[in-house]
Amino acid sequence: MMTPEQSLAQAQTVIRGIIASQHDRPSLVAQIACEVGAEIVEGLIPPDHDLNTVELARRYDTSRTPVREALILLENEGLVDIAPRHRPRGRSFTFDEISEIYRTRAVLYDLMAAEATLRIVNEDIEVLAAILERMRDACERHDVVAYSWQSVAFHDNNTRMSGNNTAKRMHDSLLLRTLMVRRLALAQPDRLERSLEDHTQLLRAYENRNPALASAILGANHKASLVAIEAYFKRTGTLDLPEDVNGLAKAQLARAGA
Amino acid sequence: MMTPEQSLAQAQTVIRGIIASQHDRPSLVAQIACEVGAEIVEGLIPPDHDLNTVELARRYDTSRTPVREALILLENEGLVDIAPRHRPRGRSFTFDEISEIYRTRAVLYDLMAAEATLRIVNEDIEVLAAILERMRDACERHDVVAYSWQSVAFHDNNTRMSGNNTAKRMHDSLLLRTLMVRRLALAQPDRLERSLEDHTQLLRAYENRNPALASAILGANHKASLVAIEAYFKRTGTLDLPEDVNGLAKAQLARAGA
DNA sequence: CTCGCCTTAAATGTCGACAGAATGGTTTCT
DNA sequence: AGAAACCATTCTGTCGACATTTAAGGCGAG
Repeated sequence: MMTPEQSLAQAQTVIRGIIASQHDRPSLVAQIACEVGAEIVEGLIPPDHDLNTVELARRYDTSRTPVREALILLENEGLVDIAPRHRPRGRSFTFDEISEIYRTRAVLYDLMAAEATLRIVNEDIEVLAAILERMRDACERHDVVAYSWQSVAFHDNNTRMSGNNTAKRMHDSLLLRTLMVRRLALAQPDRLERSLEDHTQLLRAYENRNPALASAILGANHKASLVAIEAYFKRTGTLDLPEDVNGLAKAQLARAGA
Repeated sequence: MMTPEQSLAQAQTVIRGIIASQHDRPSLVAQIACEVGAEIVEGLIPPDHDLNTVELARRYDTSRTPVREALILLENEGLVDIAPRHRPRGRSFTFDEISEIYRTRAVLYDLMAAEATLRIVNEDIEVLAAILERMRDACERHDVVAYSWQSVAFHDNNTRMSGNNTAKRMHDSLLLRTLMVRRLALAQPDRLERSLEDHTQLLRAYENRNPALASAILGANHKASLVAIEAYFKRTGTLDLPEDVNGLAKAQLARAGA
């Protein structure tokens, strides 16, 4: 089973890939953005939580300037809310916003899938197949966290194959915002198996170079995810992560102390 | 005929609406971002031109910190390129990038048009009709600049009517990047008339609450624009604005001196 | 005359400081 | 007791400064 620490590290890697994709900045601000962003995505920093620059600067042992810029980067990814003259806050999403994001992400993905179908080569399919195997493995172990990260890797490769960097950049930004609720959906009964099935069929659609089929599968998958999230929201009245986050919070404190 | 100064002011307004949309920051950094962004969009600052923070700070009579943050905002809109340890530069686009942007923008617009069709009320249609009248007026006067700004207003209202702020935000960002080449397309023979016709039909599709028709019209319009841009690119070998920018450069100098 | 090195000038990333605004707690008034 | 006003504290936005790095220009070699 994937540990919270592994998941956090994975989140950092993914965020680094998105934020510092253009130029490989090993810069201070990129590092801060990755770490803080990962903690937001992992729920270590709960929605609406204060992210004041003084505290963060202390924590990273820097001045407030790089912290400020890192938070601006995260604001542009939709993870942080910066109101003028107020403290930056971890952003919280209403269900309607999540719904918007899913619909928007769906059309972007659809475009990229169509474009990918035209360019995809057998090696690309092998890469996807390898990731799919790991997804299947995680599914059998019922490891939702591991599955979700493999799923992210699958989508990352898939969208890269489209060659449309503009669309990929926007899609990745939207993906980041939904990482938090993604597991909520996958943790619902049968969702893991269904998702795996969808991805398997998607790969087959690519093998057959069938964009219409790929599009239909993706559309169905997005819709099913959203339905699962809506059900969760209607049932619990919130989209925040449940309290098993506590274990993670301890890890955070351990890190802060070190 | 719309003067360069009017066009510049319009560009500032539009950029302000996009950047400072969330929270109305009357802040220094928003102001700098709007002004600099407008000059980039208007071609006063040519592609690949240096945008060093010292000079900008002098020009706006501030320190480098707000300038830096303004440039980060513009980088996120795709108007500026910031390589670490190098001077920020006005971003230049290859034709392939422009093509990506158009395709991506098309699917986003398509989504919003579909969602708008479901929510649109008669008052919305009246608003669009009023803008369309102004477009017709500009078309008859062959005022490409005025037409293009009215067209932006049309799209702005149209996308707002979708109610999908997430998609709108991304679409607007892409729109910003294409403002520069937009006029290139509209200045081609018959493009103004064709565009007007497309918009007229689009409005009719909304009146009839016909999302399929709206989608088809939009797709055709985007494609035609891209074809016009491609033709221009193939003919001239560049996407930079032609030399009638000189008049604008003078205006810039006048402003800088004042 | 051109190419490449080296020096000089200028710009970047980061810092600590400060005025003014927001936050949170306490006191006062009803 | 509850609400409102007040005050102290904390944080934000902005500034000028400094070390390090990049860009520019001059100088010499080929």
